Amino acid sequence: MKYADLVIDNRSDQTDSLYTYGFDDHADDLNIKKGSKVYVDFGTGKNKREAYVFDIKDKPERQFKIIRLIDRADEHISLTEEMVRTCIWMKKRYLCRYIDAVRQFVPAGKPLKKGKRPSPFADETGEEQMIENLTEDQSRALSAVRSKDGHEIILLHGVTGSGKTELYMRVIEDCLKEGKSAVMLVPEISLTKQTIDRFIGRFGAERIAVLHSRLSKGERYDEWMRIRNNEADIVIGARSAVFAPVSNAGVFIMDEEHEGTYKSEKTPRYDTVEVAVKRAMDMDAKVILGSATPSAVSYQRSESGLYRRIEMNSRYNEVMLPSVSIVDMRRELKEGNRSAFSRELTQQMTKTLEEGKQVILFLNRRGYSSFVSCRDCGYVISCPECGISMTYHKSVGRCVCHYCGRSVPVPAVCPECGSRYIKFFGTGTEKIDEEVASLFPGHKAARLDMDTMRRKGSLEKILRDFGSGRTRILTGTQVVAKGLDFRNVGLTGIISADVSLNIPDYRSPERTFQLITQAAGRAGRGDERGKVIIQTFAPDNYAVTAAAKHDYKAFYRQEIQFRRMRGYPPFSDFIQIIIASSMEDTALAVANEWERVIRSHLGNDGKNVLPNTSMVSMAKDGYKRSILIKCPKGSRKKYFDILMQLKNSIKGDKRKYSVTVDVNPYSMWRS
DNA sequence: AGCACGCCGACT
DNA sequence: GTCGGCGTGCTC
Repeated sequence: MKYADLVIDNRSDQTDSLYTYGFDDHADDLNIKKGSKVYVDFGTGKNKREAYVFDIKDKPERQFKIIRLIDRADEHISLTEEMVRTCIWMKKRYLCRYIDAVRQFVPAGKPLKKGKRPSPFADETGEEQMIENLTEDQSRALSAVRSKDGHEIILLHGVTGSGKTELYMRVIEDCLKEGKSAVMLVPEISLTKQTIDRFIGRFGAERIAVLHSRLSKGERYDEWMRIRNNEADIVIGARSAVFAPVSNAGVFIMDEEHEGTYKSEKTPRYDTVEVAVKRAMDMDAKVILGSATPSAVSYQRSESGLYRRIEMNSRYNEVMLPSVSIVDMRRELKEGNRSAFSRELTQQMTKTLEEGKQVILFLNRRGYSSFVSCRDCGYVISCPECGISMTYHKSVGRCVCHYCGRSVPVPAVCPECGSRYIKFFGTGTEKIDEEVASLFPGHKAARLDMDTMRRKGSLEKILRDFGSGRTRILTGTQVVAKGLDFRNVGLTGIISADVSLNIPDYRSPERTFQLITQAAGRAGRGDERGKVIIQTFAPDNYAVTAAAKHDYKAFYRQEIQFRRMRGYPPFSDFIQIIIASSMEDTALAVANEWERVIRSHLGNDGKNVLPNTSMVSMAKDGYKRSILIKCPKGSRKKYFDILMQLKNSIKGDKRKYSVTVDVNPYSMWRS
């Protein structure tokens, strides 16, 4: 008889520990190893429960009243030992349950019934790729990557158009030659169809697996199996693909490593970079983080020597970077121009259109007006559930909450004071698009944002019309800044750099720099040099000025100084604790207790606990409170031990509430 | 999370 | 009498 410590597939804090079961290690119909998926009786339940073997031992840890036996093992699904180790690490790092971590690794569904499709992309052949000659930069970067064997983390800082994808493919080729697999992560699968086609053209569809959240459960299962059985050795996917069941990967590549989509917003709230690094270390694989605008955290690590930095500074076809001018909107206002379009932007748009070229306008805010407010008492229409101000959408004639999607009609009179003086403030893409139509009636305009993308196939149509030149002016949010590659764009106008700059988050300058750089990269991709206009009320802000000069290092120097001074990441981790309960007083009481206990445990570091002043009421999960803790670099263990202990104490608490921990949350709004 | 136990009110 | 509501407590 041998003994196995199991994680039971029971989504409860109460049962989040290892349970010891026995099994006959001589039975030849029962193949149980570390990582095996098994079925067992648990508690009083009469159905067999799914469980995963996390450890195997000759003797049980301690004496139990009874030790039950493992019923059977699942012959299809199992974890590798590396996955088990990564799950244990995730529980500690993200304070999640074992089972939350395990579920990232195993497919939920059943196989697709029949017609074993090799891949969801099997019907596509892709373009047979010519093997390109590498530029000098690319070959230098490639030999740099090759110069060291085994695990290391490389930050690939390559300007837009320097040919990072070709480099990725070469590195993957190297891996395949060594009989290893490769994982290639992209921020958003929907915008990377071209990339996938390129990979299929180069490597063939049979050996590529694509993983992302929009696959059906069956498709996901089949792709998972192809990887687990080593039929596919290249995995392309969004963040969840970092958990791909590869057993011998040579490289984990993360394209656009700075993108926020790499941070999970639901339990377990993992950071894809961290998981990739953890897994790669275990497999002795490389991690390549690619970006034209690396996060300050990553760049700092490349300065400190934790990452090795490789740079690619020249653009592929030697096209000059666009010329950028900053327009001071304070001055526009002073001189009587109250519109969202500065005189320079209007002039340049006219000129560009006359030359037969196209214009992209970027504004990081959808809707028509950003908020609706009463002029008499100042009341702002906000979401009854989320407490966040609502955005007016003219097309539907309602105020929409951008947090939860609820909408309400625009009230005729102020619900607070009864005044009829309700006004719209701020500008979104919907309004810009409308104003473009009246300013440039002779030119066809279109809008691209989450609202216009919602209709299926509309993204393709909008892009096709712009690509063919049917539309001359394209107004949009982030999506237009991302990967669009159109040759005839002469001008990019950034309507307001202030939108991202004024979000109350320490990463606002970083995001602004990234957005401007990306948006600017849309201009002048053909033969001629493009032009970019940045409109802002903060023309001297370092994120704006550095982006205008295409100077990443200038931005980084200022940014890291600011982070160091304030003790923000990478000099600390932010830990957000969300306490939710259906009872308002329970949420409050628990939050206060946690705050007090954490403070007292931290002693002199108690100042790093920010008070839980906020209450966000949510419809689904009741009342939420959050505690924010700044954990200085080097103190991680101390802080996490305290939190771990507190989380364990929940098990004995009779009150009904839940506690979620988010390490370095993507958004830190606390209204 | 499940599932059983157990103690109360409402109905054949 | 007994069916069923959901509070309570436990799971190797």
